[in-house]
Amino acid sequence: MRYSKLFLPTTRETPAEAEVISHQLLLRAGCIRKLTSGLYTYLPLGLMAMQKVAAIVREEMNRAGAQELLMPMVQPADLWQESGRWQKYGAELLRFKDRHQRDYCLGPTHEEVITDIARRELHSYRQLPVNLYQVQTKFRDEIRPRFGLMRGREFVMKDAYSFDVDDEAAGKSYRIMKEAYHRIFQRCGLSFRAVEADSGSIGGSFSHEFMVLADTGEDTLVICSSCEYAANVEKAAVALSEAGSAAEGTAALTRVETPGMKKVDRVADFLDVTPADIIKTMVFLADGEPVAVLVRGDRQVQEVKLKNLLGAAEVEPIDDDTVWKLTKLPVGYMGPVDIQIRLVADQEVMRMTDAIAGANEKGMHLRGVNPGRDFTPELVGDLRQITSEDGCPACGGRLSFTEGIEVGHIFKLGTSYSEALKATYQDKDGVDKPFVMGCYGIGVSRVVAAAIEQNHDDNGIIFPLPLAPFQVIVLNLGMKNEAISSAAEQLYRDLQDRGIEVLLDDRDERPGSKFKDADLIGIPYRATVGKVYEKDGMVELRLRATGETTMLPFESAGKQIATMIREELEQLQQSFD
RNA sequence: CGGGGCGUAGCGCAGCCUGGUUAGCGCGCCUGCCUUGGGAGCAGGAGGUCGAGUGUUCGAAUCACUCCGCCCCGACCA
Repeated sequence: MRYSKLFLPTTRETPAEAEVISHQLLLRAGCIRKLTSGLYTYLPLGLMAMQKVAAIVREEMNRAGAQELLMPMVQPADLWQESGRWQKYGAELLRFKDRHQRDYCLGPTHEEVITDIARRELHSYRQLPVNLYQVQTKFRDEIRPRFGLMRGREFVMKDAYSFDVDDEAAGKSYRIMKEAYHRIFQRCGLSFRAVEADSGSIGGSFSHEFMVLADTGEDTLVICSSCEYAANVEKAAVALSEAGSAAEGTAALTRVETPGMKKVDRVADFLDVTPADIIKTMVFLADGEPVAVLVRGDRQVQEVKLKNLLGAAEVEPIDDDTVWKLTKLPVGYMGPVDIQIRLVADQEVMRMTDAIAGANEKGMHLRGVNPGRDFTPELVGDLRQITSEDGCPACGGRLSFTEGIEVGHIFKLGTSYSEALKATYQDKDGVDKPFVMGCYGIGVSRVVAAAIEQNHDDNGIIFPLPLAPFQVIVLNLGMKNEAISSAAEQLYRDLQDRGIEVLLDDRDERPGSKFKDADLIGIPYRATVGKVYEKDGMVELRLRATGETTMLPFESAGKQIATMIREELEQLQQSFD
């Protein structure tokens, strides 16, 4: 490709709308342009990078035995009513009517449609297992789209669905996908980690997330330093230590004035205790109903765990005014004793003795509060966020925390969709059984953003070679110089003939601009033909990632560059073969 | 949806508080000259319903109200 013919509008300045680096660089490097909030046009360069990801995904999915199909983006409401998600999915599902006033939605995911295909076309255990996937644009009416491609409303996703005869077979399908995902992200040249995850609204029993490690990640991961354990903090179970569990509270319940002490720290200071001696009471809205949640004063409520314990579809924190309106409880002085709303507690709270808690009266706290004696929660469970002081749930080892960007998620779905949609097959004995399903997603467009979050510097993007729109950029620094220009052209053709994806910068620009743009768009290899060629017959090869520079004799430059690229790509592939 | 901020040329911004000629600056763009190894220089030029509407005023980018759009923090997620 010739740069002079390529639609590649780069900018020197960063548009004010972009906050995170991948968004800034995607805009500056002419990869995307915004249409409106959460909706982007992929310009040629951005599309090329995304197609690189998609190609790797397709190769590995096919290798794993999955088959590609393509489902409609518009889906009829009745399918969603059958699965029950028309009610459950919430405002993220964009609904609309056609001219006949029939209800439809824009597909945020395709469990319903694929299950419909399965129930129509798969009838016998002999046909199983089956794994079908697509690469398609999804639409989710996100509450707040942000960060460019990281969280758009429209995004490109690869979604796969497996159908098996039983749990064991489904487990096998799951493991095959997990393996395929490892290969995919490995081949993309990304630093990533698979972690145990909450299965979220899609439902199902078990799941792993694939996280690209980057400082700007939206998720926090805990990783054990001594075993294989890795999990999303939403999921990471807190192991309750046995220490102190035998002690029994003896103090009598007494009231104490704590005027103006709304924060745990201040109450602790005032009463000369530590936050760990205080029971913190917070109110959440679970499917619209207020619920009081207890954790130790120095702990944080993990909302996903709370949601799962309550079996709620939605849990949200509420502001002080709303708490008062709904419950007549004074924020800052709430406590579990004689509370009039639903009460749940973190397991750790039940071990506390002679604790401090709010008195449900402004300016008052209680001393000597003892679980069991003074209050009994409706539910007790692991509700708090894990901390670095907690041991690994698997082996007790030390935990470290890392930020990550979720680019893939695999779920064991079980039979929830197949049962709801009556999708069954006949087993050997002629008995109708629901398919045991799995579903497997990769945010293809998000992978591009994540790759940039992980790989960039002050000068721009540093594409990993497998995702780069072009593998090499050849700079012609002597547009008006016959010898230099023809040498650049010759190198360009030579690389093309060797099957290398090469961009020739043949624009009538000064060298400085060419260097800057080459850096900005992140092409891994840069070959410069200029003065040095004229003088010594040498081409300068520079690696975008390291800045490492070597001089190659013009005659063998094409061959050497092609070889380097081949070797780098092969290395990434071989690391798991 | 709750909280915060912003809308002035393609992009980045000033002007607004304290209303008053022709609305500026940098980058980019066009023409010419010149220059050619890290976003050069000189000269000339094009480009604006100041987000929209209503109001206040002799007079509104500037003040008030309403609406729209966008961005940031929270809940959601590939």
